[in-house]
Amino acid sequence: MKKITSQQQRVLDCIQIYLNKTGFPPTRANICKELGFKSPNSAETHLRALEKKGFIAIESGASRGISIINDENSYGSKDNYPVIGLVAAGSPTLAEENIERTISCPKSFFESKFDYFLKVKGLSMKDAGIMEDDLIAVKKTTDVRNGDIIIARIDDEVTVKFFNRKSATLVELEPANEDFETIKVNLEQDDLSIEGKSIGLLRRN
Amino acid sequence: MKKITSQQQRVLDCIQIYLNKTGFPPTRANICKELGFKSPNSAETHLRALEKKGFIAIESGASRGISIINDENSYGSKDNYPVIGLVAAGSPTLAEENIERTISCPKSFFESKFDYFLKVKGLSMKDAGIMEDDLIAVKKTTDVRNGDIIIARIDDEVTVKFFNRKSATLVELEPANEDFETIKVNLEQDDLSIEGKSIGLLRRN
DNA sequence: TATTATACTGTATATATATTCAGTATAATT
DNA sequence: AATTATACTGAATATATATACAGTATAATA
Repeated sequence: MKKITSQQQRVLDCIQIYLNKTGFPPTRANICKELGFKSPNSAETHLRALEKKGFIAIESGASRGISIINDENSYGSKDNYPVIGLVAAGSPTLAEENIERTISCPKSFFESKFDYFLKVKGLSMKDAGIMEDDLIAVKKTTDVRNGDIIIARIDDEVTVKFFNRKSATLVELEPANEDFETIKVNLEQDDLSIEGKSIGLLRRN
Repeated sequence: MKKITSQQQRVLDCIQIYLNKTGFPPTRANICKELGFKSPNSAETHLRALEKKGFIAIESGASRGISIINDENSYGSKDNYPVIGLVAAGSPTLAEENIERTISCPKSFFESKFDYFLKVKGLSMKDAGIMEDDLIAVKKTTDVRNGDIIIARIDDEVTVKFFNRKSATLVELEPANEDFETIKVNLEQDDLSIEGKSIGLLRRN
């Protein structure tokens, strides 16, 4: 994050205060009124500078299209986590276009950091207490151990299962539901890509 | 707060999702695009209805001047919620001295407000996806309906079960585990006090 | 020394947006 | 039976707003 000038800080503060007060971002004219500028272009140039430095994002053409970009790792800070839909079978999945919404949640909410929420389809993990439409907090990693609940992709299909490495070439993906069968992956033949693992769960009744 | 229709709920959800995604409220046209309306007036009338019912506020003349009115000052504000341990049998419970810790979490984290987290002991609700040590978000209320997951106290023992009112005098508390038996409460004889109901769940692996 | 960033005023304008008006139709109240 | 609320389409319009363009001036940078 680049340096910010005092005037740019005033403009940034003004945006935040306006947001807290009204629930929506200010117009250029609003900023001018708040800070005493006489030309809307004064606000405009400050906004462009803030955008260039990465403090805000500006949606081109949209009125009040200003959004404040949260700084990364400030302790106790909140962040917006995307909720990604898990399509049951043969699916694109985990792509940006599958973001249904975002959830604001403290960064230290689960024991370790995570990257997104995955909305569960199906009941293949029901005996592990994972039900339809539950939101799994997923940490992107390939460092998984036996017994971990992992999010894996096999042939463009995404699935949530227990990870169980049987041998150097055999990995079993075990469901937690006797109606489903264990998926045996021979690493020499089949393609297994591990998206990450579950580090928590959120359910909203 | 007055009643809301399903379409009005869709519009309200749309506003919240748009806010989460972009950081600023939608225009009438945005709402139309999201929900498939063909006239901006469709959005307009829904917005006016939502305003009249007190769900949103509309700043006259301002573009994107929509703000969602939350019961409290919940948007963006965090709060600390106590985690209370549920002791399996014969117990004081739910008293202040049973607070194990607190969890910082946004007020608007679950669909409705809640009062504390209850740490679950036992597996009597496992088929409902509630496992040992899960944290149930509990809303203190006595307004419960059949099918709700409730937190009840019978003779100083606290339990989590499905609520099922059979008749004026009979309430059944049903577990979600065939190894457990339904608790039948005769309201004329036994004392049943309803602590609240579950409105969400949090699991930290 | 030339260039770029900062920090403004002032004017102009295309367009993004709220908002009104005119309809149609069904369901819920009174 | 009359009224009100819900749920829309479609068109029109005043205005709210982003944004470009033309300047002025100072400080920082290369």
